[in-house]
Amino acid sequence: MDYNFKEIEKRWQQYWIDHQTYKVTEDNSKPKYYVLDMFPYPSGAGLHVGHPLGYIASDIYARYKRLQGFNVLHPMGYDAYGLPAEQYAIQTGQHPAITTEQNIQRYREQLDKMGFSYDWSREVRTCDPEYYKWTQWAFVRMFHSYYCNQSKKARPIEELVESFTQQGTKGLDAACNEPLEFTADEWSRKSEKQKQEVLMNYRLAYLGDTMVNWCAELGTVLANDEVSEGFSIRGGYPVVQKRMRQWCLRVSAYAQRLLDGLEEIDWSDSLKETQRNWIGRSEGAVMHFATSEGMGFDIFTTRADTIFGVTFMVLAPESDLAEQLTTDEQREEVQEYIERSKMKTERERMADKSVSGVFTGSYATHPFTGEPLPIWVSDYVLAGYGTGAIMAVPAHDSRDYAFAKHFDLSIVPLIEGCDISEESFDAKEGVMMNSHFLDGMTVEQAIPAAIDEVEKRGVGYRKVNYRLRDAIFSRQRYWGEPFPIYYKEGMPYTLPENELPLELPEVDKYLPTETGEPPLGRAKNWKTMEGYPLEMNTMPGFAGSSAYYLRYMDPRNEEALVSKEANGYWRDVDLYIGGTEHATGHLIYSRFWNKFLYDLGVSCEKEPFKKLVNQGMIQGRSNFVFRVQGTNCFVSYNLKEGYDVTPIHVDVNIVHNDVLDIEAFRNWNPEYQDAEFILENGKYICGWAIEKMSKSMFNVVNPDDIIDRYGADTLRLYEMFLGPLEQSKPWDTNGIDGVHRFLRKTWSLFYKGGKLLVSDDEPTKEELKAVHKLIKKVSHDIEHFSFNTSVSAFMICVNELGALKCHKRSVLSELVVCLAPFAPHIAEELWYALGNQTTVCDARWPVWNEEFLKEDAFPYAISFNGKSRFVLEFPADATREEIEQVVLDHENSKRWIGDKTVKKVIVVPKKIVNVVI
RNA sequence: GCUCGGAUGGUGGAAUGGUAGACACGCAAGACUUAAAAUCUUGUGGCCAUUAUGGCUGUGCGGGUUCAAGUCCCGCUCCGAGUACCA
Repeated sequence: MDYNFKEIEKRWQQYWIDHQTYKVTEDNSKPKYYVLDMFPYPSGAGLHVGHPLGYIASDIYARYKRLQGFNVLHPMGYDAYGLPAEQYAIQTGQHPAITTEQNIQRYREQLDKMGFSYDWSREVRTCDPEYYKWTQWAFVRMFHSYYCNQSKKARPIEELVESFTQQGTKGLDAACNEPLEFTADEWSRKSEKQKQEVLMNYRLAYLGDTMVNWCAELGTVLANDEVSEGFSIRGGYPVVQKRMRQWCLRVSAYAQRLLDGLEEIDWSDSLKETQRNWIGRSEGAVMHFATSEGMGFDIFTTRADTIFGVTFMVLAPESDLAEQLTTDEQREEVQEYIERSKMKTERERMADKSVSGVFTGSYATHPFTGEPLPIWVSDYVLAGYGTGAIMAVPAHDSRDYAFAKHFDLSIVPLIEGCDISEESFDAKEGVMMNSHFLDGMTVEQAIPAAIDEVEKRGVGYRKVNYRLRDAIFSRQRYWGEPFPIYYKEGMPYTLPENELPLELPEVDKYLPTETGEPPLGRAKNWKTMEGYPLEMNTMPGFAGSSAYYLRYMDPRNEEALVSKEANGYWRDVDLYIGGTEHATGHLIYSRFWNKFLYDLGVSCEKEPFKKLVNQGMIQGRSNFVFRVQGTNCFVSYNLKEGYDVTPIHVDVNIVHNDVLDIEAFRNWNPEYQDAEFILENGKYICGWAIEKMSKSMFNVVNPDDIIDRYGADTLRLYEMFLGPLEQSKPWDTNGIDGVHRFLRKTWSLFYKGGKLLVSDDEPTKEELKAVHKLIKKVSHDIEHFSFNTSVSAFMICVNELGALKCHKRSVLSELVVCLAPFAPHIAEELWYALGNQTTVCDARWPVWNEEFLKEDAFPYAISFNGKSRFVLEFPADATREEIEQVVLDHENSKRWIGDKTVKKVIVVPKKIVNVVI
């Protein structure tokens, strides 16, 4: 009986389904462990060989933990709402639910073939009403919450109403869009609508006028993390800034907690750093600058120490201040400039590094010297950060410097000895000058001293600013969660919780309506709330993925997102595996979402993902053929010098080890039917390059094909063997034979010619050593996610046992259990062959015994002055003195020592004897 | 510009400061075979030797610490990823 992976894998996959092997329930007698993959968006293209990398790693870890006796939660589901299905629907009229369902089927088929140990009874789909009921529920709760800065947590909005009724805004410290002030009396006199407007200023889910990323091609707004360099991440369409009224989540209220939380989680430094940058905490001061009309405005600065170097002020074109402060003489020019910058896309604005701006005609007063400072408008100041206005210190800020040089504004240096003839001096170091009371201080001392003075004079205050902005939460799209919101007199109200879920209605087309409303405006017979209209926007992609890890704990609960019991048992994700692309999107939003639910008492942990591992990307390895210019003749890679050739991408599936399958190539494309070839050694060798894995490069490798050819166990092992998990690496099918060969060798330890070889003889010392070396190495490697070296360890062990002709049950049992997380199908089969009646999943992870690993004699490298010369063997228990003596008496040593004197002999335990001469 | 990674044979990659190149691919030679494939055995960083348990050299570049450096420290070069008018 040969290693028939096809039959084995099919049979055990069926066994696992029939016996519900991987179903888990809460079990207080066992410690829990939660291993989670970032759930996939089921795209129409199916999985390629790069997708399962993280899933394989997490499956190995989950199986390992299970063998160690943990109760392991290892679920899977689908992030099923998304743009591609909707774009496809617009083109074809096909309902996105149908394409999504088909894609999910396809994904499931592919995933099942890989032998993952998911508990599919816990599957969730974000587009399932039973699931999104809880997405809507959380939104409703956010709507009815505000953030109290004193208690640093979300509180019910009713408490705020109560406080307004009692004392107005007195003593209020809450996160808001703009600070408001009114008395209890004024509050009570407000109309219902006015009260709602005030509350909107504080809600955690609020309707706000903000600058949004508008993507005309997609017909919707996008969050910051959905835009890269002025283009939408999905589709790559241009994005422009636009002021619109949109649903927002007050993520910014949680900025400090999101920052602090990073300290207590086990994520990579680079990912934490990315999040820190995204949150962008900066300490500084807000300062008030009065204008000539007796008005004024605030600016934010981190460099309060440079206050005496301010020579002008700059406003963002989008800022309301720009129009307010413009004098009549300048109005036309300023208006024109503002219009012009509005027209620019984000992309153009970034690409255009040239200096532009226009003078408003008005002046601000320097808060210390009283000097007039001209106020300019320029697009290098952003409306969205700080207050949308800056004090310009050209000597010590490169952007202000460029602006000052361009418009010939004065530049005052403030640091002794700095050279500002060519560029500004931006470093926060040196000794202050030209700065009155700050003169002689270092920058480090001057910053707090300046702020102290600012506060003393009442012209400003200390302020911590965050770059993190509120998440824009509406999409003018069809395929997403509807908002459980209706409008009464123009103000939004939530649907009662017992009416959830508000299901997504059918529409005749997936395009906006003729009047420009989102596609939901087309819904006929959609339920209404007492005749009031419903919100027509839908929620963004990250809505459904923000709390899915909680839902897996208790996926069929109809009363709550997750029960107290289930949440109390599973608590948080112990290991989360996924790509870095979610660093500033999903991983921020779900941390925020969890913290909100923590404030509500729904989630019992402050951080959702205790440990996070980012698997690297698997790139494609493209193959090329070289067509001789103007002919249908192709020249082999090493002969192409001397020909004028055009490299052409060729499907990697008709190339094996860079050798082209010529027949397959002829059939691949009618164009090549009569192609001729210039061969080397009778073969056509292709060129290659590392590129992104994509259809257009013909380098997509489908896991189904690999499984068909080698089996899932080989694919699993090979993906791990490819290199370190966290590193990006190209897929290269060359080499997979080695891993497959290893499995066949393992098989041959059990069977020869269809006969089972297993015996019950006592294992020898060598055999025990071989297998215990493996147990130790693999245990250690799995803990450190070093799966590639584990695979090597298996190969060494099997080679050793093969050489020893070891077919002993006790030794092979331990080998099989170690192999089970990596190659579960063959492990099951061999476990059964060993006479076990249960599945290998019920086995226990073996523990190595150091006794078996001890050496009788140990080789020491003998080196002179650090250069190794030869090797001597000593008994394992040899003392340092004995070793020294033998070394000094040894003939070879005399050769090296000669007539020189020995200064020192250093015996490094178990490794080296170094003789210093 | 800033932040974080990385640089080791023909290739992917191993090395708690302690015999660099594990393991695998590829390549070469041999065995089996009418032949090929598959399989097995041996060799494989480079240079020089080969009458052998031989010599020299070697982890991007330049310094340093150490008995000992791929590994630690300082200064560069190059590559990759992320991020950016963030005041």
